[in-house]
Amino acid sequence: MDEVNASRELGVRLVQAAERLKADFAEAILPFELSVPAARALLLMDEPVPMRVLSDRLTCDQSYITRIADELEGRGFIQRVPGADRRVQLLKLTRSGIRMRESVFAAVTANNRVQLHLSRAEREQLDHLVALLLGD
Amino acid sequence: MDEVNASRELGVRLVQAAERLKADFAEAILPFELSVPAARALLLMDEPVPMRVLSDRLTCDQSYITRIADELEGRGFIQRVPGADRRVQLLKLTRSGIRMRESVFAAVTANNRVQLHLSRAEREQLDHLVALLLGD
DNA sequence: GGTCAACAGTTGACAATGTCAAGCATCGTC
DNA sequence: GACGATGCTTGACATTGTCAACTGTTGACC
Repeated sequence: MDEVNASRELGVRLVQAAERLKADFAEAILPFELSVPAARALLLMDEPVPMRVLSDRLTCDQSYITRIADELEGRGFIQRVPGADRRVQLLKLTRSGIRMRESVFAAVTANNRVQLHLSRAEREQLDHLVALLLGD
Repeated sequence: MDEVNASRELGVRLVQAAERLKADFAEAILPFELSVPAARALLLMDEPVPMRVLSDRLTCDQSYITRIADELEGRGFIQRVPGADRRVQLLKLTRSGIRMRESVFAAVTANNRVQLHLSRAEREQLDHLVALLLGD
């Protein structure tokens, strides 16, 4: 019964830690004036990616990817390139998009709580526990 | 360099796990037709609480507590009771609020990923790691 | 070859969860 | 008694999404 409460509180703190990570991310990308989801999407674009794939990777609605793409295209960081299947649009980084992606990457990794606060062994523990929580 | 990436991905998975917890919570309280923050606030009201204290405990703006209180009062689960300091409003559970709080408590603890997926030892590990992430 | 279900992307409307600034009443202090 | 600090409220707004409906394209089956 007390165990029940301790588990719930642990859950609360876990969520707080996650929110701290998100806040760190948001703070790190502040200078670039990108929305958080746009920055996340940018980091996933190592090569031209179909929008559908992005919505899978970010686990969000396809329509949301449309809006992120609008933002990034409006800023000149990506182009929409029609795919072989002409229903598909690939999002491809422009040259300035590549630079922006590198800047974002540098900023968010320089600021990474997980790396700054945890040893390698602790990260491995955490990775294991998170996998358990996510149900494998 | 690869370590940098592994840390970032671990952070992403940690956030995913937290979002899973939040989704579990939201699902558990679905039958009660309470908003998530209202349900969280309810769980904190073991005794009459000044609104200010709630905004500290939920780490959110005071004005947001006003809205949560409006919701809970509108549903008949709490009353606003003026405190000794007459600037302060205490939120006090009504009888039906007490019952609702118990229902919510039962629903969210029955559904707790942390307890269901982790052994006691693993929960202690996780607690330690989360404390490190939160910077003590 | 024509039909039709399924799929990708877009758009508009909306929901949830907040924050911020301004204002009001009250309090404690000088 | 005046005044700055505190607690609550209200209105406006931001962020991060979801859902339903639509368009255009594809692949598969008759």
